Amino acid sequence: MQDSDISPAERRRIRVRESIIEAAERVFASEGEAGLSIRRIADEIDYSPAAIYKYFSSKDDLVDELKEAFFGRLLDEMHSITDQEDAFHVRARRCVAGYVRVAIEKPHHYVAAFAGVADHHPITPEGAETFAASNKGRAFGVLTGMVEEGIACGQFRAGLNPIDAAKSVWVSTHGLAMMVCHLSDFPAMQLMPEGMSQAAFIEFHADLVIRSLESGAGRPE
Amino acid sequence: MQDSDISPAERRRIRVRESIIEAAERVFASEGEAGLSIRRIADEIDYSPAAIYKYFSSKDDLVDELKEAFFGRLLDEMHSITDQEDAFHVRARRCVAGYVRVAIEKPHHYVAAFAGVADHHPITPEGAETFAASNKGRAFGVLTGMVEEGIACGQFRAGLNPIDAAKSVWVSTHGLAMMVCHLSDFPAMQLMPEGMSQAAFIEFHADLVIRSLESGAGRPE
DNA sequence: GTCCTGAGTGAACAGTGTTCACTAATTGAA
DNA sequence: TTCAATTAGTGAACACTGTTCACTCAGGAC
Repeated sequence: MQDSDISPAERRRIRVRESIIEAAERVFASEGEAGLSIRRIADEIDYSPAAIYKYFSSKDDLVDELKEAFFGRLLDEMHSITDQEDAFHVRARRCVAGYVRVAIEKPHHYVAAFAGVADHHPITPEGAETFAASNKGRAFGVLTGMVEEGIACGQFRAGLNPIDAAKSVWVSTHGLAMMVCHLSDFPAMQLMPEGMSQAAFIEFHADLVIRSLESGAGRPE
Repeated sequence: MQDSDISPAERRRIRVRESIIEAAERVFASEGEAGLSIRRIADEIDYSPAAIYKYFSSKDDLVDELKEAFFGRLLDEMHSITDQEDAFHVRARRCVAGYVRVAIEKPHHYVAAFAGVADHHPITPEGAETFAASNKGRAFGVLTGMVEEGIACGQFRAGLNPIDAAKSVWVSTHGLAMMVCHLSDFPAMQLMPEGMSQAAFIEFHADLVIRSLESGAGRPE
């Protein structure tokens, strides 16, 4: 094993680095970015605040790593669904519902990943590559693939542009994930007696999202 | 006029209060919550930071007022659409597209309104009333009304629960608004050469959202 | 054994929201 | 007009934030 390739010093460094992200993850998951401070992490791992900066160039840098790891887990979940051998219309709905379910397991991660407003600088080609190489981008890629399959197998209306259709699916899914993370901002969600349970609503919404792409006739069910 | 009802002191107080929210709005709109500090506002209006607290109990309090005013403008826009006498399927689509358009005019306001993660305390009845009385809640009410009309006039599938259907529409619309505010986080949006323009995509998505509720046959066009 | 790299630190800087004792001015009453 | 009371506005502080920097000291290389 290549564990013996690296020196004890390096091994130690890796261990400390991991203890940092572990502590950060713990705090971030339960209290979000607001509760996460460099000094708090330092306390948690019994180091000085300045020590963190030997491992991460900034707090944003650290938090970005937490987010990327989260989207990695989300991507895994997506793959575990698309790898199944169910009928397409089942898999498609599960993709949407699964995405939402993973997102709301770590609401702080998910919401934080979409917290700021982007500067409107023109988008560069390497920016596109960076996106495609990120777990967020890969998750979008899974969705795109799904839509392409749907068009190819005739489940979805022909003539749909896969990219735009996938964007629409992603956007609708994202909206639901965001909403349930905010629950109490939208008491309508829980309060209306006529409303269904959260889990049922997720299925309901996933169905509507996929349904909007389906060709009018011939949908199994 | 009742302007003479109030004393000069009160009039002065109102003027100062408005100069605060005006300065805050200016900074917030262009730089978001990150660029908005109490000291910055104080500088803009040539007062001391402590003075702000004679008018607002906290920064959150001030920002909440900015957000509520924004949702007021959004609500107006929604009403100006629903008041039109176009065919239902046109109005419905315009509702979704209009919501998104207003949201991305003030991206910082919109994103900030959905930035945090809600504590999962059980939702109280008065919480529901507060929501219903807020401009955010009223905007949701417009959407609900729209869906009810769609079901009543047979444009939407019968058997749909208006509340859940409206939630689904809102969620899909919200997702798009959020996405376009984040643009550069999603280069896929602008980069894919096959993708349509942002304005076209908004229409496209609005169509899909409404389409998902429509009864299979009989949709005009 | 010496030298050197670099992990870890304490103290500081510039910034944040917020509070509080205080001044000064405006107001309503005598 | 004078006096008392209210209150708008302030400067300084507190407790926090991310970040930097000169510094110490332990571990590994020769």
